[in-house]
Amino acid sequence: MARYDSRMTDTRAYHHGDLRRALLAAALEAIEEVGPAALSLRDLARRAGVSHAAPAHHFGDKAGLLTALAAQGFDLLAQTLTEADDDLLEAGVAYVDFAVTRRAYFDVMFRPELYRADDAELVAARERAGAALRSGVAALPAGGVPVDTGRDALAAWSIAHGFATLWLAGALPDRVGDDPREAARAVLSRLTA
Amino acid sequence: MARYDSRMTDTRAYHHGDLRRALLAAALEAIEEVGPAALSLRDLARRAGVSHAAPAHHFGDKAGLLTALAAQGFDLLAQTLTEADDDLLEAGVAYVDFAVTRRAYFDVMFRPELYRADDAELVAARERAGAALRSGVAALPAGGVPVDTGRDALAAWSIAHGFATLWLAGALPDRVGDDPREAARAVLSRLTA
DNA sequence: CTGTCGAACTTGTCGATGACAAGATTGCGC
DNA sequence: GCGCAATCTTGTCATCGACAAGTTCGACAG
Repeated sequence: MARYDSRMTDTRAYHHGDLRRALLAAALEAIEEVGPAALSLRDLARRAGVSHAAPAHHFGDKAGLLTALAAQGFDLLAQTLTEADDDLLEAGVAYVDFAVTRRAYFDVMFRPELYRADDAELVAARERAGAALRSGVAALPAGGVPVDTGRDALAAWSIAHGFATLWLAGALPDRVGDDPREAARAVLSRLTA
Repeated sequence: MARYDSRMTDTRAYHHGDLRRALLAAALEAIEEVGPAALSLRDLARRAGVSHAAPAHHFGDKAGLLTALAAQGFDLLAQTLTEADDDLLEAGVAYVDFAVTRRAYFDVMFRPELYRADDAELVAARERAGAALRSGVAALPAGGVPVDTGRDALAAWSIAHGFATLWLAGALPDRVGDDPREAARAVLSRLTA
């Protein structure tokens, strides 16, 4: 599908270059600045130095571009979760860290009204992330308490997701500090204790 | 500040009526349909039967309208939480229920990039909701475990907020069913157990 | 080497939107 | 009744997403 050249973020060579990549990179920047809803395809085109209609050729419409971003995001999240897989607490911390450090992806991924949630590539990527999540919970230490894996997975996902979104929304009180990993560890450990 | 007439959602009497109220009601409808980001002031004006520039007179701009909605939402949430205050689990269930049944409010409240988060009325309302939240946690059953109120409050808030947002995003697996209260109770009880 | 074909990109346009300016209407206080 | 200020309207502009039609360029066949 996509044609990957050797060099990544080449800014020249747009006429016959990797515009698709450049647009996605520009979209990440723009989303960090104004959020996914206020994203403007024409602004991306300007950032990439192409005409205002060029983005439509690669993504169809704005939803198409955000669909590609969301799919990429779910893949990155799956990868992140897999790396910290054997420790549920660390997987939760990694989840929060992903949300904060790759905010643009995260902001799009859980806003399905902005993209095509039934896109095949996206569904596959989301499923990979879900599998990574579940396998993290399955590898629980499992003390004396009987483990209800389904419920525990939802609880773990909920608390990590909730902390991440509250952090991103700036809704948390100042005293949580400015290190999301540390703050997340303190809160998430309430569940695993 | 606001002039509250006796009748509430009067649809006639726009020229000199309660346009402000009618616009907020229309906004709630529109947000349920298309989300807060795709909200159009001109659409609200059409729904209320007034000219396209009328909304600006009451709210300044779109952010002004959403600020008013968010403030109202935090007040409603504070009220909801206060009612179920002595039981942490039920407060969590009420939080999720609020998010689902008053989705339009909830969708705006935690998206501060859409409104003016430093608005005085809004800050006050948000503080009331925060106080209600904290007092719910302070009234914990407090079994043998030593209670860290701050951490526990964040954990409780996170898990309820996370479950609510995942539910609204349609990200949860089908097997959680279609009753948010029941599903929330099952998951949240993982924390209080 | 050359011609053709299709992908990549451009130019032009339309309807909708948010914001602003300026004017009209209405009811309230004096 | 009379003026004033809040409320609402009309008009306009820049910007945006989407679409249509045209242009450029490279790959590939012969």
